[in-house]
Amino acid sequence: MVEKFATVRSMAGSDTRRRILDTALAAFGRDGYAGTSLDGLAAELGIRKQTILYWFPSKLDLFEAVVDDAAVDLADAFDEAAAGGLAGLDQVQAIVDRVFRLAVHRPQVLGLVREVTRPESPTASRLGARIRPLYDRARDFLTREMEAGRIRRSDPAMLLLSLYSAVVGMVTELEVQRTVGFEPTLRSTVMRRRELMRFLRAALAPEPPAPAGP
Amino acid sequence: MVEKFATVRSMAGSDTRRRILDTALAAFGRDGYAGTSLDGLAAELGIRKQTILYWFPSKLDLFEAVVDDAAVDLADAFDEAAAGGLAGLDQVQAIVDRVFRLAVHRPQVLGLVREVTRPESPTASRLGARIRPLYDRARDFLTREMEAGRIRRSDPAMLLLSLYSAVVGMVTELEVQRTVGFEPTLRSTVMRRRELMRFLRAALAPEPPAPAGP
DNA sequence: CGCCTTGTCTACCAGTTGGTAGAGGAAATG
DNA sequence: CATTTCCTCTACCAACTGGTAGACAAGGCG
Repeated sequence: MVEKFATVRSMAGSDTRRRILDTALAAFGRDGYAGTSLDGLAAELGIRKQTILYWFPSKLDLFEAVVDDAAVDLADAFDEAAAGGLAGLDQVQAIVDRVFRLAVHRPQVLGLVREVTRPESPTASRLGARIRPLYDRARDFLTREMEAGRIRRSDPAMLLLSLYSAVVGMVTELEVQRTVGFEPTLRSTVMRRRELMRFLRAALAPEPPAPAGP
Repeated sequence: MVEKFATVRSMAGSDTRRRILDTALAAFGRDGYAGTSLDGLAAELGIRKQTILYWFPSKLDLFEAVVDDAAVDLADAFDEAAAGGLAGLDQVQAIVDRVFRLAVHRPQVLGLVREVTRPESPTASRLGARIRPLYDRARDFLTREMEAGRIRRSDPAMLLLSLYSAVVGMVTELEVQRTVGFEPTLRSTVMRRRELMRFLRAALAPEPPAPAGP
C-alpha cells in the first residue's frame, strides 16, 4: 500500500481531494466539527458523501487532514513575514500585517484556528503540535529583542500569549464586531489592523530611558 | 398564562429548571451548540430528555435561556467592578480582575461567550444585544478617560475591541495555553492576570509628557 | 481484446438527533 | 373525597448521522 497520490494516473481524482479539503476547511471553520455533516459537505460540493469517504476514511480523518493543510498556510505566512529579517516592533508589525492578509483572503483558516483551539476540539493537540515550532521561534524572538532593549521587558511566554490573544481575537471575533457596529468591510479591516498595531506598539515599546520617580 | 414561577406550589420543578440551565451552560460552553445533545444533557442530569423539553420547548429555546442567564452574570460582574467608581487604569484593572474571577469560578460563562460570538452561532445577535449596553458604557468610559488624559488617545471603539480580544482571549484560550506548556492551575491564572495587566497598562498608559526626538 | 485500477455512484444500515403524544404519580384545591 | 395542576416519565417517530458493501463506468495496460 504505497502513496495514492504519487501515481498521478488521472488528475481528476486528486482535484476532487483538493476541492473536498477546501470546502471542508470553510465548513469546519464556519460551523465547527460537530456542526458539519458529511452529507451537507457533499451537497455543497455537488458530490455524494461516499466520495468524501473514499478520499478520507472517516470524518475525523478529514478534519485532521484539513487541520494539517491549514497549518501549512499558517506556517508559510509566518515564514514569509519572518523572511524580511526585521527587528523589534517592525518585525511584529510585519507578522500582524501578514496574518491580517491571510484573514482577508483565506478567512477560513483563522476560523479553523478558533475551532481547533477550543478545549474540547476533537484534535485539540493536532494544530497545537503543528504550531509549536512557530511558537518557540516567536518566543525566542521576543526574548532576544527584550535583551536587545527593543521590546519592553516581561515574561516572553506570557507576552506572546497576550499578543496571540489580541491578534487572533481582533481577526476572528467578527460577530462581536458586527454587533458593535463595525461592518466587516475591507476598509474597516484596514482600520482595525492599524488600530491594533498602535495598540501593540504601545504595549511592546520599551519604557522610555529614565522618567521621574516610582 | 401567567408566571410559571410565581406560583411556588412545589419547589421541585423550578429547581429542575435551574439544574438544567446550569448543566446546559457548561455543556454549550464546552461542546458548542451543535456538539451538545439533549439526550446527553439529560443523561448528565440523571433525567429524561422529555423533562428538558417540558421546561424548554426546544433546544434552541434552551440555548437562548442559557445565553440570557449567562448575560446576567456578565452584567453583574461588570456592574460590580464599576461600582467602585475608580478612574483610568485602576478601573480597567478592576474589570480585568473581576472577569478573571468569573473565569475561575464559572469558567462556563466565558466558554459560552466564545461559542456565542462565533459567526454562525444560532443566536449570533442574542448575547450581543444583551451585552450592547455594557459595550456602550465601556466605550463612553474610555472616551472620557482619554479626554481626561488618563488613557492614551486613540479610537475608543477600536481600543475597546483590542482590549476585549486580549482579555477574552487570555481567559478563554485554555487549549492554546496548554499546548504551549501552561497548565491551567490557579497559580498560573494569577500569573496570567498579572502579566495581562502589565500588558494592558503599557498599552493604555498615556504617552509620557515630552520625550526626545522620533 | 480481457483484466485491473481508479473514482464515483446507489443502496443500505444501525445509532442518534430533536421533537410529539400521552400515561401516571403527587400534591394542592374544591 | 374528587378534581385539577404540575411534573416526570415511557413509547414513539421521522429525519439525519457517520459508515459499509458493492455495482459500474472509464481508462491504462498486458
